[in-house]
Amino acid sequence: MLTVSELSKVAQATPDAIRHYVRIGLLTPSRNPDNGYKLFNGYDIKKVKFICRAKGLGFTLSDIQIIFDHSSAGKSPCPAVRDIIQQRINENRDRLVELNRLQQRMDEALEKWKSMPDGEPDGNAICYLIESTH
Amino acid sequence: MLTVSELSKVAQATPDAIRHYVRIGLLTPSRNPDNGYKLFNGYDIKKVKFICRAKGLGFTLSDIQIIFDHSSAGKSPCPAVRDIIQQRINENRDRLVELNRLQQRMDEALEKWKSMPDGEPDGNAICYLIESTH
DNA sequence: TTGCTCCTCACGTCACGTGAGGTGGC
DNA sequence: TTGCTCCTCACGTCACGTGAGGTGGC
Repeated sequence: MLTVSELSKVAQATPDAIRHYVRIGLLTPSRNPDNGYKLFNGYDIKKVKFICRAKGLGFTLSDIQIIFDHSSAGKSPCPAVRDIIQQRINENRDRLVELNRLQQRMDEALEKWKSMPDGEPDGNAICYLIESTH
Repeated sequence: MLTVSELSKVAQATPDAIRHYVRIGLLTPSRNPDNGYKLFNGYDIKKVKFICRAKGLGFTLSDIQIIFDHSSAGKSPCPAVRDIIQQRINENRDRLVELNRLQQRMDEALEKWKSMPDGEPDGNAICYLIESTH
């Protein structure tokens, strides 16, 4: 049986992350009756490693909870996993498009601003650099 | 003088966004003494439009507060504005790199999983699709 | 009375990080 | 006693969105 810090070292996560997973029910450690310390077993090591890997593939903790639920109910999580990652792929594609556009707007703005002098507040404009963009 | 909903229409923001800007101090409307309703003036229209434009260039509300503070203190916000956008550009570049990598990992995983059969829980793996990735 | 707008809390979002205040074993 | 780890709240992050419960003017 492992404590929070022992598990965090074995499973490559921070102690706070481990505590967070307990708080939201992803992990359900037993307790040391003497002091109330959380006690984790070998399966918890597996679960934390699984969480890290799934997060690296874009799954949210809520997604991971769903996978755990399927698994502990004896059902194959595989179909749900394919559906979820497809959603996350679509979301991420959209976000990438947005962030690429943002990057362009920022680059253009800064480039333009480099050749513009500082404006003193004249009661008319808040910041004419920004207000000059379109 | 305008109410929340009037301002939201003129300035192209939601009423909730307007209320949020008031809550965090970006806007400081006067009040109708009869009913306590917020009352905005022409400068507030300008400020909300400014907020929308600055957000579109990657500035956070906190950044915008700084710009407002400079402006109302009679100092030119322009040097700070150039510094801030440079930071935001760097941050966004890093995020884009990360999200592009994530997209690759996701695409590869899904492609691989398409040719893999569903696994039934065997008490050994939580989800072998995910555990098969590296 | 109905319908619309306004008001102020205050919680939820996402995945933790960070105090605050206290305990247990060496 | 000191130092380390553990504990449980509970708030902060970012920019709002969303009820809950109530008011004001037509």
